[in-house]
Amino acid sequence: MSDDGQLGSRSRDSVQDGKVKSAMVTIRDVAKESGFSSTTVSIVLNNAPLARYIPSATKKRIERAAKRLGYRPNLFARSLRSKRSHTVGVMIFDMTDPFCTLVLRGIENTLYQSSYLPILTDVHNERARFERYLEMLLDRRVEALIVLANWLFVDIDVLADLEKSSIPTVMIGRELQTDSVSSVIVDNELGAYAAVEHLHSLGHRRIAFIRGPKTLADSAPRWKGIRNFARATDLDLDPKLILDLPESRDPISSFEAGYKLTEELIRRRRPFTGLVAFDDMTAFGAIRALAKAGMKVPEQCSVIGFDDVAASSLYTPPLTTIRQPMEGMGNMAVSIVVEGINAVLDKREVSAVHRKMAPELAVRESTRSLT
Amino acid sequence: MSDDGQLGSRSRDSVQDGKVKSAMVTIRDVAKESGFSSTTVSIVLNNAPLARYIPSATKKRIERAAKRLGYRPNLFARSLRSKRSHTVGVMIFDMTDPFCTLVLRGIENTLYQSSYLPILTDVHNERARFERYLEMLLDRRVEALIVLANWLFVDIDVLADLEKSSIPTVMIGRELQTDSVSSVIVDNELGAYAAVEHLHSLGHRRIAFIRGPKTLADSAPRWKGIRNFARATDLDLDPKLILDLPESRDPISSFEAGYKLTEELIRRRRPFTGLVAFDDMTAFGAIRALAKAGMKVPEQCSVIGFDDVAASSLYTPPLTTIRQPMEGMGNMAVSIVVEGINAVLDKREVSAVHRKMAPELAVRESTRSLT
DNA sequence: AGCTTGATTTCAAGCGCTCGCACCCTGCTC
DNA sequence: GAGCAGGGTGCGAGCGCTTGAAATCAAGCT
Repeated sequence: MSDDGQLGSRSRDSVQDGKVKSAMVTIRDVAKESGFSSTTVSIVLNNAPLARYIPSATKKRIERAAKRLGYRPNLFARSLRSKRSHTVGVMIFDMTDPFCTLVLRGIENTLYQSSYLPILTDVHNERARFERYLEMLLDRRVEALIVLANWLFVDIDVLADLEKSSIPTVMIGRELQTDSVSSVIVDNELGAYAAVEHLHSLGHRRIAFIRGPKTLADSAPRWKGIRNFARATDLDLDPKLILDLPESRDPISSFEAGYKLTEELIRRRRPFTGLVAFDDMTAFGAIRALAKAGMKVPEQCSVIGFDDVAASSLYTPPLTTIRQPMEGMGNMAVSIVVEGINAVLDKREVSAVHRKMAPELAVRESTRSLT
Repeated sequence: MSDDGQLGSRSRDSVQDGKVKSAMVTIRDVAKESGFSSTTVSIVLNNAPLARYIPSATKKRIERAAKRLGYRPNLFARSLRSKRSHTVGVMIFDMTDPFCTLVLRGIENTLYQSSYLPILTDVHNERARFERYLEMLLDRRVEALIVLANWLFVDIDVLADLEKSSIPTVMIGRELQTDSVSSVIVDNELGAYAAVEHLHSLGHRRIAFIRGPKTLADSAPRWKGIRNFARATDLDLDPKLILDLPESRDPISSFEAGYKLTEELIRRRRPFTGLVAFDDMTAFGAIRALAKAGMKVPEQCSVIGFDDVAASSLYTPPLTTIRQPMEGMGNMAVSIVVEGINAVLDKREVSAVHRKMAPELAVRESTRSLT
């Protein structure tokens, strides 16, 4: 690239006592410049415990020398010696899931506050890829692992792999009871409860349900929430109005599936005025199917989703849904692992933390009261 | 965490000739075990140039020894010595822009092939954050930089900052003519041309336009493409039907703005049967405004967007739009920087590459021929 | 026999940093 | 005046790896 030139505000090379010194300024240069040993420089610049004993005059001189020379510590050397990478591994099972974006934003933001940097990997829901990436991350000595298992069909061994990594690990989107891996999830049961409750409060009684794929972790608790509500209010759950999404590795697929299942629902000629979809994608598919069949949403049928992905508020009609606090979940995950890292550093024991975060009903225009 | 236990398939510690050896297996252990020097081990395990001279019998023995001990090279040490990080910095100006997801997927995927790992940063469209992150990435000696400047109002100094980083750098989404920073963009002019052309070919003649914010890089070329088409076909561009998005730091804001501007358009009582939106978000906003005003899309008005974000195909109606090959752009960006890295490694000179990728018309259901 | 050649392997010097272990003061106690 | 406490600083040993230079050895050549 530009091999020289007169730019150099970052002073790449500098001529000094006759010979060209390379761009790299080491701690020893700072030592020489400031008149102290590199030990002292290290202590001061890292604000290590021993820095308490160092008079501020000394500190000042060292800091000024460092700045004057434009000293930047070599992180490779630092890491080699200190065995720390200041890096966190983030493994996502499928980045294209719109659910991920905000979680990622949350992770990034909180990590930024703590001066860690994320290494991002996307497992594409493939076991081999998961393993390769996990190995790569461990080789790089990431200090913690955040796993976004949003849409995960992978066998339980994943968990086993993670457990033996022996660094603080948190899994987002999958409930765990392990004592070695933390978890952050939304309270699916509560959320689903709130969803039916909302429709019910609008007067809907004949409600259709599209449940999640059986093998997906979120499916069961959401259904449980619905059953809870039904039991509590004597709402009738008509088996003819309950359908399940098929398994698929692709999170977007639930759109297509939602569409197909809703067509099926309509075909059954069992009237319904409300529909609780497993997630927003499914809801979008359902809305399209309803529109195609000439049933206007929300006039003739109310639809509620789950997640509140970015597209939901932009949809026509804007989708009523159960919001997962995605950004908050990202923040939470980081807090947990950072706490874990600190615990490891001062050799404290911490056991895994399991957080279940409260969802929130976002009422928009895809639901309306039965008139 | 789990401080011991009988797991240990990864053999964390092993007792040998009486004393506990720590989990860390070094190259010297492999040397001892295989009966060769660590130099030879290094050469073999890295398949360095000199490995040509090493008989395969030796290689075998070393490799087996390494496997037997479960040797994993310490990347800190490797990096310190070799000055390589096998890491690429990715800077995104705003992750929440739905445009980013697929580009990121493309980047990740191609990086994976080349065994680089991405460090992800999200600049939040803030100058200070950009600078801090850039510094952090350079401190970590990332070997290249990929900047996703999708929605970028930041001053030109960003470019200057990047130029002096002196590592291979590519900017996605911003046309450049520099010789030090590469770029990958979609051919906006062509895309916009194709958009009007599509409406025109469907018989639309009174077409409204919502242009991008003046300060956004994409705005001008897209408009140029439209003017080109208008000139070529004598299409009349009615100034009353042309509106500009306001500036905003938030990419999602164009939804809201699209909505407002379309209302304004309707208020003007200047009839139009087609609308070319600056991007998909704007189109979504426009569709909602039209729907609210009782104008059905596409029956009474065709709408076309630009980008083809994930939500477009899920929309009601599915949005006709100009697809940016986002994943391909990500791949391309990685190819460019990887080539750049290789060039630096063998001290070749490479100058910046500027790629303009072809967009693609995605016809869906928000446009229809004028009957 | 002496020398070149090329294949195979090793030596040893760090890369730049941190940290355990002294060391050296100064002031004070006994 | 020897001993001691503790603040302030420096020495030097690596962390585990790669690499240029050099050693070793067998074979080939004159």
